[in-house]
Amino acid sequence: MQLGKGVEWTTHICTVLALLPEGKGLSVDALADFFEVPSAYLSKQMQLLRRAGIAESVRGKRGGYRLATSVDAISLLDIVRAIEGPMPAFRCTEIRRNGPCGLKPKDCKRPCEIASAFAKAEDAYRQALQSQTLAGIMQEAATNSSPEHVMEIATWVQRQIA
Amino acid sequence: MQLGKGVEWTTHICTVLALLPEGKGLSVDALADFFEVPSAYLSKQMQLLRRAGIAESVRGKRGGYRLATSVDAISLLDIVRAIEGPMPAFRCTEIRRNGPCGLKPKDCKRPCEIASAFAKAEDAYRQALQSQTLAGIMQEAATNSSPEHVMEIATWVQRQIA
DNA sequence: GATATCCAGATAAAAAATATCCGATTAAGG
DNA sequence: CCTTAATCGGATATTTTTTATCTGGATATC
Repeated sequence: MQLGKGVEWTTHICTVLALLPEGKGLSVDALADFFEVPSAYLSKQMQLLRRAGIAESVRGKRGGYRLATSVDAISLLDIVRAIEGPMPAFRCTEIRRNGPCGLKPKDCKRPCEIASAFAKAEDAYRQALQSQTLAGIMQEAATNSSPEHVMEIATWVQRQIA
Repeated sequence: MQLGKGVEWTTHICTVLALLPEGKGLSVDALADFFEVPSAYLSKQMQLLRRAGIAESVRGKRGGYRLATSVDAISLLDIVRAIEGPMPAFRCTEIRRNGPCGLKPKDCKRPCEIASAFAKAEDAYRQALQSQTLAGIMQEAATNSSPEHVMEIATWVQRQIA
């Protein structure tokens, strides 16, 4: 059970996009260089962010990506759902209907207890993701990292949009 | 992000093994027939259960699998860990070290804030799994299902060990 | 000794994740 | 108007993971 690399990539990228001044954007190539990830594939992940309403894109020369909303309105759950889709981790294939003692469809109106139990756990997971916003993560990062490094990144961003 | 089929299979199977009288076991073939899942592959999953200490096996004729402990000592987390292994869903590849603003290893002693945030969510997931035991699930199932179906399964188990 | 069973390792097939490429569109700037 | 830089969507290729099977060996029962 693993999350795609896109989740890691785009979460980090959102923390960079958050540093952009109003009206500016960063190209996929610039972002791919910044994190040394494959540009063409990252492009796909960014499109997923856009479709989910987390980022917005501007086409054409001097275009690029930027955040669509404020960092305190973007939770980790938003990002995971954008990249991974809405499917639950536990896949119930209704094997209770199989075999010599299989249940008939009419006796399967309520979900089976095992599927429900896993669904409960996934709800806890989602809630934990939802309660953590980009804003919170960036604040933690700011207090943990050196002022030099923060400056380094800000300078890089400035250079890109100059 | 998906759990393997083995998680669904073996969880259901544990609820059947729990019905066995002391000292008896069920063969992989019988279990595979019961749920109509591929026998050879199920065999692998059952071996994982055994190595995790959830089930124990008896070789030779009239051998098979049975639970190694009581149902209230087996949590869903135990089963997931047995089948899926201990790896976290979020894979931190330390991309903060990459690119023009990459951090040096000495500045990465504490885990990055993003990885920590996902780890928190996974902790919530694991705890929710751990708090749900086979005993609890079976009790729910017993109250939700018809007495006829319970009897049907009990009869099938009896026939297998006869 | 014949049979039924688990076990470990090797291998194969199918599915999913990862990655790349290309043609179309769109906007900026000379 | 033309060139350049950028996203977009679709098609395709590669790699990895999951799913599944096979085979030979060990072991216990009858």
